[in-house]
Amino acid sequence: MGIGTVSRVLNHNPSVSEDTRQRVLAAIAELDYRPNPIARQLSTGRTHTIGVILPYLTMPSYVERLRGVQHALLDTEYDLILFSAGTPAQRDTYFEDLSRTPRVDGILVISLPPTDRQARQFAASRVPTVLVDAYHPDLCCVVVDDIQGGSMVTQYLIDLGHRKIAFLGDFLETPFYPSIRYRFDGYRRTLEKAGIPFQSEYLVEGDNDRSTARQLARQLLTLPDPPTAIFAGCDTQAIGVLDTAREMGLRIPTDLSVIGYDGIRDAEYLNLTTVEQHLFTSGVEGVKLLLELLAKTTSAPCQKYIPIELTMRGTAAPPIHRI
Amino acid sequence: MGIGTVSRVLNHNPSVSEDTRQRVLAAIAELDYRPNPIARQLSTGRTHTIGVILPYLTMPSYVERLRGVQHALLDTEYDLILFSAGTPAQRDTYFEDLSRTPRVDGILVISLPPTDRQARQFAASRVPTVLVDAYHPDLCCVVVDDIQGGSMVTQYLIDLGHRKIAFLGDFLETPFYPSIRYRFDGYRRTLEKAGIPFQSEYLVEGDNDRSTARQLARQLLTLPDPPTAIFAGCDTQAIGVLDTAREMGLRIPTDLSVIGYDGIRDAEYLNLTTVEQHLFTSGVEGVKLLLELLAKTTSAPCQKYIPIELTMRGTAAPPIHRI
DNA sequence: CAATAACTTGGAACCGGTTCCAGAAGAGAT
DNA sequence: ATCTCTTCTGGAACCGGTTCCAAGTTATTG
Repeated sequence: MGIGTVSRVLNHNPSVSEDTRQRVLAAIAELDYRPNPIARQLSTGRTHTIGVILPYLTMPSYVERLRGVQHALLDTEYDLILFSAGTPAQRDTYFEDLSRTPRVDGILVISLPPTDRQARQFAASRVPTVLVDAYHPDLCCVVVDDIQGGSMVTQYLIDLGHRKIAFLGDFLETPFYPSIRYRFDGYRRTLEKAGIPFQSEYLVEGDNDRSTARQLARQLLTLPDPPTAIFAGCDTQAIGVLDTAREMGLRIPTDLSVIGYDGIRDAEYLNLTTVEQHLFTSGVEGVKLLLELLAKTTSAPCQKYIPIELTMRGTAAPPIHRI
Repeated sequence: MGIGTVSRVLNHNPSVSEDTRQRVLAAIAELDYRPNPIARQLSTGRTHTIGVILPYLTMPSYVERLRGVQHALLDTEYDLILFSAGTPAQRDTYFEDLSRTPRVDGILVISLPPTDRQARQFAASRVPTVLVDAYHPDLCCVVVDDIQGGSMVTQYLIDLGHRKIAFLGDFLETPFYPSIRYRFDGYRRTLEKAGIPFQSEYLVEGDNDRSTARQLARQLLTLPDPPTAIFAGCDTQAIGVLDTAREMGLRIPTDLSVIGYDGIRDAEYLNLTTVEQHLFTSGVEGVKLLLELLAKTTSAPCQKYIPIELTMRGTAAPPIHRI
């Protein structure tokens, strides 16, 4: 039995007679032989692996997206290598390495917007790439209309009768998390369209975690003229706002309306009104798109918009008018 | 410049003159050359990768452990391949494949207890393996004393004055999640040591999710003689119990004490009294142990116990005596 | 029955690195 | 000047698969 024949049997190549096929299989069983996947990878140039680059798993939204990716990959032939970018330097290294090297067959970037130079490199690369929760015109992306999201929330609060609506979010100018800028834009435009002037003391910015959000919320709620509603840039921050409200003895939603953004699992438990952006689905769709790119070899950039919706729960209500 | 010389430069082999080293580096920069990691893997037999096999990321505890693994791996040379076992069949395939094949340099198994046969295979394998949240005498494990955990909770409730203490957990006899059995054993023994007979209607078993837990809790709380305290096998289930209590209008902890197990992040937010088992740390320690195994080539099985502690928060209090 | 086609099979060449060995060049000793 | 010892360098052999080509078999056809 020649090496070629064995290889053909392993790869279900039809040009092997049934007789030899059986003999080869018998020998394989006898020797308890396992092909070396690394050697196969080198030889074929395919790794059967997709690389997922995402921030260190601090935020529930990353986890939820990853879960979607994982789910969509379950019944494909692809394995998943997780590159978690703890620092910007690490992120850049991964971007560079994976796009230039046949380590993975495809790349999925989650919540990490590339620079123009990096995007160009991805586009020029032999390795197909899809961005999830990040946008670049040169690449395939799975995104959400954050301006619309910001609008929806704001309009809803206005319709409820709110006039003093604050925005609490990540730093607007970080390149690391650009969505927040769009959400803010939607907020501001909608406000102004309704004839409500934007007040800069109703904008507070800070890191994307619950304890920072708690402090920022306190800052808002101790203003001389505090807001009656707070739009938080993400659910984690909204939860921080709820913490502070509870500490200060404010009743939700009577004394304060709070709306989040994301639709993480806790939002449901906490009965938080939020913008559901289908995090899990975004992961699934990212994988689908990537699999398409892997199938055909075309790679025209394309954008897939996931629809969002305002999920009305119990943390937003009309404001009470103080005497 | 011969191929060997280039390889030596790339691997910082000292026997290259500074002069040629510079010339090689210049050429590398000029050609924008990247070594192919797959070829290197094949040639050296090392993949610089560790495989993590864990259940599909449904439970927060898996995520928290994974986060620990990720963290501990951040500043090592190792990458992480994630094998999520959606089904038992898939789990077995991964166990089989990864231990027989030079795909990864080391294996970390999270919350998936191997059978004796599988453990034997891991032990015989050339690939070092560490179990996290799973025990087998033949392998290195990172575990927690669940009997003690079950005891702690039960004793605490008894000390608070409870006599009617129910246990709500996953199916005791599933091989998939054996810890629950130990927690139950701790519960039962402590109960009996205190002279409180175990009552079978105070034991309810069901799948490890919140909605199942809700139903099971309802079953307990609608008994003719309902318990005054419920010990839930994990925090997710405890949260389900809280749901039902709220639905039924029971005040926590006045009307019902609830204690969970795990120490997931939500537990803190919900002010849930629980057994903190340091999930994140378990991931970190698992990696540490694995790195040790990778360094020396010894592989005597060893157990590392992570200490647990009862974190007393707001969901457990003395029972009220009904009239 | 010879010629041709179709089907099988064996193995060299290749994927792109690392490693080891042999030999070249330079330094030091006699 | 010759010999020996280091230090450095080039490249064959190898890791373990796949693929392609050439050759051997068997079947088909005129």
